[in-house]
Amino acid sequence: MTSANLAPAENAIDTGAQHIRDVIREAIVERRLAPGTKLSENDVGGLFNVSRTVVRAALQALSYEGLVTVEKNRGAFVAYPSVAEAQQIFATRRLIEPGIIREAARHLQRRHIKELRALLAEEERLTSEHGQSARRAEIKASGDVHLALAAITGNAILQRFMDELIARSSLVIALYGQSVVSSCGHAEHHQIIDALENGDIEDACTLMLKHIDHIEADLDLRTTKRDSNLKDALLM
Amino acid sequence: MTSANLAPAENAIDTGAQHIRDVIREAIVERRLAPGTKLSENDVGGLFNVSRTVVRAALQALSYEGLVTVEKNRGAFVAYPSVAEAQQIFATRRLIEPGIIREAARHLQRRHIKELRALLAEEERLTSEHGQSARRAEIKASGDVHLALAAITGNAILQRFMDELIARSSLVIALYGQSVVSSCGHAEHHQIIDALENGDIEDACTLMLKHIDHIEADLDLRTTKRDSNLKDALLM
DNA sequence: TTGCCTAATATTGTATACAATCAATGGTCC
DNA sequence: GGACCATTGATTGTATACAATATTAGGCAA
Repeated sequence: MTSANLAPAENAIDTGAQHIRDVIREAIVERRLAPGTKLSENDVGGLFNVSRTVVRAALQALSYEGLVTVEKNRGAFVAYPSVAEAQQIFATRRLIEPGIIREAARHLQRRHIKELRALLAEEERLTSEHGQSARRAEIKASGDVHLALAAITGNAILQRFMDELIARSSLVIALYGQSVVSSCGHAEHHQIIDALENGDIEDACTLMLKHIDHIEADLDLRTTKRDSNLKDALLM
Repeated sequence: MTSANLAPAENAIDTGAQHIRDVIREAIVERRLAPGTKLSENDVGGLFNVSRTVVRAALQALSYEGLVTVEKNRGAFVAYPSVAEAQQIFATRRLIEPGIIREAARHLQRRHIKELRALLAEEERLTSEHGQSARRAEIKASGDVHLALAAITGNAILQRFMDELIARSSLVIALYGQSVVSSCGHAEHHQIIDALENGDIEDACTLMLKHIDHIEADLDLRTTKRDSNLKDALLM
């Protein structure tokens, strides 16, 4: 929302399913819906006043991006990433994100730097605030920086890949994160953007790799959290 | 099919839709279904003896991996990638595939080399054969080499990304390819595997980048091809 | 009480029916 | 004759109904 919408003609299956998909997606990414929570077709349909047909389409879409797990004859659940999956997500980010920085650097313009600075400022503002909703917004803003970099490349496919990786990262952090990563991540975001602005592209890549390492290092791969209430999470 | 199946619990939406999705996917990747071909829900359902409900699920899945375009109230069509999309596909491959080689090198075992050699041999065999079906199999085998490298990494997310990129590349080649790329691509595949086996990982990466460049250079971004017959393409 | 088996309940998988939208054909007016 | 408009036809979007499967509750026996 905050960054420019560069996507060229999003493949909008249909209006109703798209909306439901977006709402549930946001709820998962902002960690209002805990991993493992069951997403009953009836319940979701009731909340949005649509039939199961539409809900199924939304859930299928979410399953494709790895945010929801669909078990045959059992239903859909908010994905519950395994430790192995978590490691694969961050391995893939380490593989892709330096490339995104290099590609973004090639397309970088003044306005992009301004947008990134605005995102960092917003992130900073949320860090100083208290309360759960501010914390959630901060989580999202933290991911938005990475997505904004992908958007600068102008490559819609890369953007979609990053969209998925950031969303799934958020899920992993919800499960295994011990401290709020954002506080340390925020300073690192600053360094990365600084390096990018100064043209020190390889420095920016190195910083990005370290940043991803730090996020992963903050995970505690033992604890598990309880599942949440469906209605409260979606309708807030 | 030919390479080891390392995917951990594929998110199988449902059996019926999965099958239809696979058949149509293969038809698109092997270029039996030309870009732009309309995929009517009634027609497809009739061919598979299932209701539109199941077909819709399959088409939606295909639309998520970019092989099918769904237009609101108009229906589904085999994707017709624009020049810009084609460039983005290859830009993304250049970004990801060197990383896959490095990651694959870390997991490389004797049996992997044997599997890759077997794929190259199969590719070679098909090159010597004539006829349209051999040509199609060759196209698929050509992509399988890249997919096998992704499989060696053991990273399911990377595999899925590559799956999508290879499938869409095939679509682009169907539209814009002028010569059969495989003949030149085959030798390059050999060089890449040789370098990998000798431990010259950075050489392998360089060769891979050149290989992707060559594939893209073989495209003629002016010509367009005619659409194909749905029934013949799916039931052969 | 515990374990297992059976039946009832609920949820998903699929098909069909109806509503909404778009494409095409035919007619009329200029 | 050509362009514009309306009506018809076909196709998709959505809801509902039915079938298949899984979960749960209850009862019986050890």
